[in-house]
Amino acid sequence: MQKYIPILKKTKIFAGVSDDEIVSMLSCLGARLKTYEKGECVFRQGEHITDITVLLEGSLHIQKDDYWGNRSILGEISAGEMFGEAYVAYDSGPMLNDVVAKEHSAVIFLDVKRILSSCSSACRFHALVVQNLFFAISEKNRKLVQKLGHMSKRTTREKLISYLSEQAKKQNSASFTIPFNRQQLADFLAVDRSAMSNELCKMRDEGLLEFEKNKFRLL
Amino acid sequence: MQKYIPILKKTKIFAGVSDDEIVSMLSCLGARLKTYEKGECVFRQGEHITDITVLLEGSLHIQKDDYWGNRSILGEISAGEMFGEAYVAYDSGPMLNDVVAKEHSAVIFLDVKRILSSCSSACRFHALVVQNLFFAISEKNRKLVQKLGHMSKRTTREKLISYLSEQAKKQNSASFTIPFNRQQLADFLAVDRSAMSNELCKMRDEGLLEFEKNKFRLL
DNA sequence: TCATTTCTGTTGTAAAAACAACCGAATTGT
DNA sequence: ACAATTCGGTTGTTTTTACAACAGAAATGA
Repeated sequence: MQKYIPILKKTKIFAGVSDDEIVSMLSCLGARLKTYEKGECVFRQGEHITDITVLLEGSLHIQKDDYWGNRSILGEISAGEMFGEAYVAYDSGPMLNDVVAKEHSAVIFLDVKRILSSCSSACRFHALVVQNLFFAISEKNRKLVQKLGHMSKRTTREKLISYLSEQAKKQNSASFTIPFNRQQLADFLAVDRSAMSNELCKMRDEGLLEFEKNKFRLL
Repeated sequence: MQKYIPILKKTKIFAGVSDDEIVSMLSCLGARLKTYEKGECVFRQGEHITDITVLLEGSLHIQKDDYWGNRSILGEISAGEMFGEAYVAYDSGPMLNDVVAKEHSAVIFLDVKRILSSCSSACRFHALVVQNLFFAISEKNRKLVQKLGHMSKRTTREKLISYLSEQAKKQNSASFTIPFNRQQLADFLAVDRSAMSNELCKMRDEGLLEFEKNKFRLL
């Protein structure tokens, strides 16, 4: 476990917690470490889970198979990222996805009930971890709501306007830089890249905005 | 405050907490009650918020104005619902929406830091409330991810397949009932109702599924 | 530096969705 | 029971998107 301390320190959940405190917390929380080889499942569709997990090494794919067997990759988890936090609630249904190791991977399991219950004075940082965890989920929640706001627009143009407006607000300026290239933006908004590129240029020609690479300016 | 105890008992955050305990917790948490008349803002775009709120009476609209001033209604909050929980994180940016009273409304504000910090022995239910809050956000998170999964599909048919597959899994049967009528399902998936109705019938004609009202069966 | 790859914009075509309008059946309320 | 409303399905038209293919510019790398 010791060798993973540096990566644990960088996770959102242990932000601001010292090496020693992390070690004592891990035992206090009854953390379990498990390794997986390529293709092995960390979580399976249908499972009820009670642990939050952090990926320490390797990478995982979140996969989903529909009723007729078509598989799609919903996302990728890289080292340092937390997952499973959305499934640990009492009344949460079972996992609807598989989580599969893409390569040799190491995962740490943390029982969410033990995190949320107060503990002996031995781990003074417990409260901080609870706050970290809460803020991490809260933050994720916020991002999801925003993305949903863009995606619920009907046309590519409306999606772009929604996304770019939000970026302008967030960066508090009509000029701003986005963290995506065209293909990534198209994937994020779930539209076709060329259609989106086309629409952006039309909007530019209509005088709605200017752009160069990933720098934009709303007019 | 006393008259709102029944509604507070029904909220997710105070689930399982007795009347007396709610009263003592509210003071322990420094809860503040505020009323709004129609049209008044509970939260304004740009604000940084530190409180989770619960609507006790009335109803609120979540509104958003884009860069060019077009307003859209993102959602409605009814009595008993919690909101703001996605914006309370340290590094969370400012609110990007307005929250406006649709009618005379009463709102209670709870400082999230005080909820997450442990307190004196006076409120024994504190740990339960933290867990409730955590599970509520976790649950919301899960629903958002699922909805995003459907909405990221390109065609109406794919969205339907994604949604219906999930329902079948969740209810563990190829036959199941959905909680929406056609218009609501269309709104949920952000597609046109008639186009969706059309697509459903095509899928039925192709032998993919059967349905009657909101009862479906996948084949 | 030169070859290769990635990125972005452009175009045309086929497919799909949005929209509007309408109808009959079911439901609701009085 | 009857009127009014809601609901679901259908059709045709217009708009928008997806898809495929291509080209020039920029970035990358050997």
